[in-house]
Amino acid sequence: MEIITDLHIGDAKQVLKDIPSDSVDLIFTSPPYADQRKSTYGGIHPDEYVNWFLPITGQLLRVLKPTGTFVLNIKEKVVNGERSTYVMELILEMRKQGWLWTEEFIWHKKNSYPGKWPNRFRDSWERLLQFNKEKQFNMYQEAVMVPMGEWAKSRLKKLSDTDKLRDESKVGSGFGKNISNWTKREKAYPTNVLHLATECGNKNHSAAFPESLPAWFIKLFTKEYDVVLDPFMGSGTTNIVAQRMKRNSIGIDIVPEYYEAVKSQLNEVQLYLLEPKTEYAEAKLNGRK
Amino acid sequence: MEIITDLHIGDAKQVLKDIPSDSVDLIFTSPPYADQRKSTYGGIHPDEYVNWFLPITGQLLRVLKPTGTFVLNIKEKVVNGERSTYVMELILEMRKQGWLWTEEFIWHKKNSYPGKWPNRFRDSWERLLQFNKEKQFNMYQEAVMVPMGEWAKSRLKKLSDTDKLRDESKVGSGFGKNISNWTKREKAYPTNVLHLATECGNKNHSAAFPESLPAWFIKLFTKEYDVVLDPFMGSGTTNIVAQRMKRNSIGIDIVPEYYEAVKSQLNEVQLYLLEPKTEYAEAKLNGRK
DNA sequence: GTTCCGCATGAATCGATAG
DNA sequence: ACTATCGATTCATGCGGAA
Repeated sequence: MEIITDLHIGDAKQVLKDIPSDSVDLIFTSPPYADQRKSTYGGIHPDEYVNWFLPITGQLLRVLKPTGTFVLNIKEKVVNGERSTYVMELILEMRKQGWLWTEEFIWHKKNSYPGKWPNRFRDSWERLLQFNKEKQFNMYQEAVMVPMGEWAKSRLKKLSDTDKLRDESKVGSGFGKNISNWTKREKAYPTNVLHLATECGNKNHSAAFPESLPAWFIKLFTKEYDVVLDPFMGSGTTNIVAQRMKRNSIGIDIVPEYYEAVKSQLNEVQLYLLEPKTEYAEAKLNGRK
Repeated sequence: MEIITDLHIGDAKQVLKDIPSDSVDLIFTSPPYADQRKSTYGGIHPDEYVNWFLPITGQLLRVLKPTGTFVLNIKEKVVNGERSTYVMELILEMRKQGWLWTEEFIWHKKNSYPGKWPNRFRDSWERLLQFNKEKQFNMYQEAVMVPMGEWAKSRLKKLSDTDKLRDESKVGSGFGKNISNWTKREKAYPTNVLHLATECGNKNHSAAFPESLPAWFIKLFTKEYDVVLDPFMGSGTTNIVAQRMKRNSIGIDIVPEYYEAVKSQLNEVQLYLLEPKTEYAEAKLNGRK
């Protein structure tokens, strides 16, 4: 089956109107922060931010499948020595719009931007707000499990009688599930704190977030051939990662240069995929070592 | 000079009225969370939480020095599959009251409560909201730079292996590149993310937060002989740490048993301080190894 | 005196059951 | 319908006893 990556140039609010209702499995985006990126987006004043964003979230609510998820990467900036409140106001307004605010993940940026101020430390975290349409949504937790802590090694060496008993009782009618339970014990479910480094020495275009960030949420909230949407595509990280992971995706950006840049990157990948020697393509798909 | 630790039994809203205006350098507290700790505090319904807390923050605003800081440890609970919004509403209301919302620190709890749910991962972070009266406030950044290497070192060292493993696994299946190096991190300036584990060991009285949490903020926002206030004393961690660090402190709690327990602990420490052999006292002061 | 291993214990959350 | 209670689930940590 072919993966379609559908890119659009234009204002998100307008372009979204052409997307059918209940058609998207995951929306992952990092919108222009208030008063940031003046050169590219014209800058939105913090006071106007909520009013500017709400019509877009209204459209996003429409295009998302009932089982889908909206992950919003955002952080309030400091204005006049104080943290702005527009993110909190946005959450409250989106709930009135019909969104459920399911969870707030924290992205802990290990190598945050350097600097020193007299009354403030470096800001090394961002919000990843999870919104849903319904209480029941698709979540593939197994896809993002992580190795357990050190202590697990000793435990696995010699598994106690209680563990054996527990596993057997769990199995019940199942057969051969013992082994899966065993191997599962080596991995644990993650928490709502993500611990990733920002990609610094990257290519020409600097992405707002590292590829592992959308990759994590794509794994968690979609399966292959699902549809991923990023209404503020930027350098296209979400779409490029989605394509590599065999997810269809839609990208929207108002800046034509971004469109071209992303498109060329996508073509590049697709070319590799068509090559008979797929060694490099495989590497790309699986992540470079 | 003698350190005074002034403990009160009673409702915070009432007791605070007896404290003079502009007299406290740091307020560090962890109020009972909504619908939590019913047995001891009766539990406050999420819908009533803001109205319950606002009169208290009003008093806190009065007693705090213009150069002082209020650090509030709080986290919203899940209600009906959604995160509650009372913390956000509280911030908005406190700003109307006159508070400046200067910063939000994240406390990353390594050992969060276990459990598995179909729609949610374990919650492993809490908010540490920093409020101020004025834009200019006292902040002793150097004080936390030294201890950062001290107390965080042992813990981070211990955790590093696991974290490395986890990060690599994330990266391997994802597309990230940069693996953090912890040696650099030890020398780095602190950020607004704190990386501590909860103390779950049985030490007669279980505290809501580890001692290193108030210790960090006491170092950051006060100097010796300053006044620290905790209007929800609980097991008295804030006051005990304050006394060890040679800060005067005020503690308020409505539960008489807590008053007695904290008082006995304080005497204990003072005894050790008076002993000629100060080895144990020193260990206490510097935090156990 | 080290090191290792077993064990209890958390500011949790969901779904089912009961009034 | 709406609220209160209960059992099941799960994992990092530090303490104490043992090798």
